[in-house]
Amino acid sequence: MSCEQTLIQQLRARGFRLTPQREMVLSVLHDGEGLVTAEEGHSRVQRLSSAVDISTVYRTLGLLPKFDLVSSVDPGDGQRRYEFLGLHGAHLHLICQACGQVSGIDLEVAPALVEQLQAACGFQAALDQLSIPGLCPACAVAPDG
Amino acid sequence: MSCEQTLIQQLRARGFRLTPQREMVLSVLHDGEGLVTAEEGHSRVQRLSSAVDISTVYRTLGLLPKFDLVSSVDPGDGQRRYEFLGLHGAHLHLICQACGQVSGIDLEVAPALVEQLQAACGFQAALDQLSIPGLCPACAVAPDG
DNA sequence: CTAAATGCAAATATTTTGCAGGTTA
DNA sequence: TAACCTGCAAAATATTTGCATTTAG
Repeated sequence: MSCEQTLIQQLRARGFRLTPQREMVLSVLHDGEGLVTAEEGHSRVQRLSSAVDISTVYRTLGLLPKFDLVSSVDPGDGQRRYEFLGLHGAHLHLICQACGQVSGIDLEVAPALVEQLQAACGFQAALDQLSIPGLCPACAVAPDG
Repeated sequence: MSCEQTLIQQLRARGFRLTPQREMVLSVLHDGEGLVTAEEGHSRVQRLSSAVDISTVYRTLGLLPKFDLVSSVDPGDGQRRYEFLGLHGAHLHLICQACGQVSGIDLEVAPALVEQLQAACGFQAALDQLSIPGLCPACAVAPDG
């Protein structure tokens, strides 16, 4: 089933409607590479239909994660980012504090962490929404800049 | 050496000055329990001296983490939080997505994670600035509300 | 037809910045 | 005294909300 179909299904199942705007927002997330801010999503959507308002983009970006089609992360730079999930599934994000680059890696790096958190304090970690700050390989070598 | 002394030393070492405002900001972080937003810090500081401006609090909160006296984390709710480090040292934060509660736990839960990230992609994780989203024990039981 | 969604504009919230005057070393 | 810091006000940024109108089902 295409993600488009999934969207329609999920919307209907909960009494939401399929609008061109929602299709477009899903589409730009689908086609775009990786993490997208609301603003970026908005400008990409506007290439498809220039009248779409950014408030609609915000509303849609708030909606899509509920359908497991999109995930959202806050890299801690004051701009939440959204990402299409269909292709690779959930993963976690590594955020370089020096250059801002974000890379996604498989959740499999951290199964032990989840178990340990569960065991140690009963906390149920949602790794798919996790972003880990640090230094990417390039910046780790040259800490300044 | 008291954290006050450390602050003075760190400030002087880098050509910064010790001001009452900076002392007060450090003080409220020191006395407060756990994570504090800029706004919270500001209102606590104002109890000590009502004229202190929030922009000064922001400036100081941007400064203190550089001295390893304070750490900052962004729980992903659009409000960065700050925390005094002297007592317990660095740790990571578990953030409940249902009730918003934040608890800190020792970095020792995740040494394997750091190694794996380093090995897998050369990423140097800064766990002390990490916050992990998920569900706290209470909310994990009663997912709604 | 009706509930839901959109566009627009205005409101909110958070953090940053310019600058004149005050303060630390 | 000189560089640094503060308070104030205004700006910048990001996101949300009210409401009249439009639209999907």
